[in-house]
Amino acid sequence: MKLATWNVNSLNVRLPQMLDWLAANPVDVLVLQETKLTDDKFPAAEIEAAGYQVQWFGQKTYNGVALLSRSGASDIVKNLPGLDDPQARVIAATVDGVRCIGAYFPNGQAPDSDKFVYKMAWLEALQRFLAVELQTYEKLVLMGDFNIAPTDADVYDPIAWAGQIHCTPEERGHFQAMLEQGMVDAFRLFEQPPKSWSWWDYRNLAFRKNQGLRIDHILVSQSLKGQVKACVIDKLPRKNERPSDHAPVIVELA
DNA sequence: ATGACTCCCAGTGGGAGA
Repeated sequence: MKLATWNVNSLNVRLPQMLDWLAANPVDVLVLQETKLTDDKFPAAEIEAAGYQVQWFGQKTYNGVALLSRSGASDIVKNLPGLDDPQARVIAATVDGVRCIGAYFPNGQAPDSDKFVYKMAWLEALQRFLAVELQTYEKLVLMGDFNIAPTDADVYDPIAWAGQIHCTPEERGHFQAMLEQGMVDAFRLFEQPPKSWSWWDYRNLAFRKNQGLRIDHILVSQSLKGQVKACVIDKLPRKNERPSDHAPVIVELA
């Protein structure tokens, strides 16, 4: 079973690229972030024509998530229970006995901003949700755009980024807390190329210079850890014309 | 470097992203 996550930065713009990518990478589950589409404008027919079932939850201009699956998806949850959130950031479903949570974590903008306060509250609500989900579903995958670089090894210039958004001790503490809840960073189960990133700024030729961050992640629950066969970042779509600024991350389960 | 690029909604500019 293969699962993937991709922040497409507007599904309206990236739909053809996403369909091309799925044709070349026929994963069983794909979660999307930053669809930026209201639910009435979601391109469900095109996705279904490609052989996928799809659940979606969006809004205008910002955020928006979706979950595509080859098999049927059940027990759909949209957004975090207990958090009165006007922003569409979470979609969860059970597919082939695996609980899949797709999430677009808040950016946070700057550590001294109101958006950072929101990010912290959102992260606390996510961990409460995760704890409940783990009690119900032993096989669980949490994947998406975390907007957290977990360690300095996930940052192209750790000195410049020290204490900056995505790299603050508070954000990294929340990431560690999820590991302490029993989740495992699938990417780090394997030896990886040095300077592996999942996001590169559009500006300043960052992709060409490989100046990026690893902020898109796939965490698996402890009982799935032994089944993880591979986890890779696919940089190829970042080389497209009009690419998303993020690359997909893929995990393979036995 | 108060920047750079891209997307969106706007409406001939500005916010947000990361």
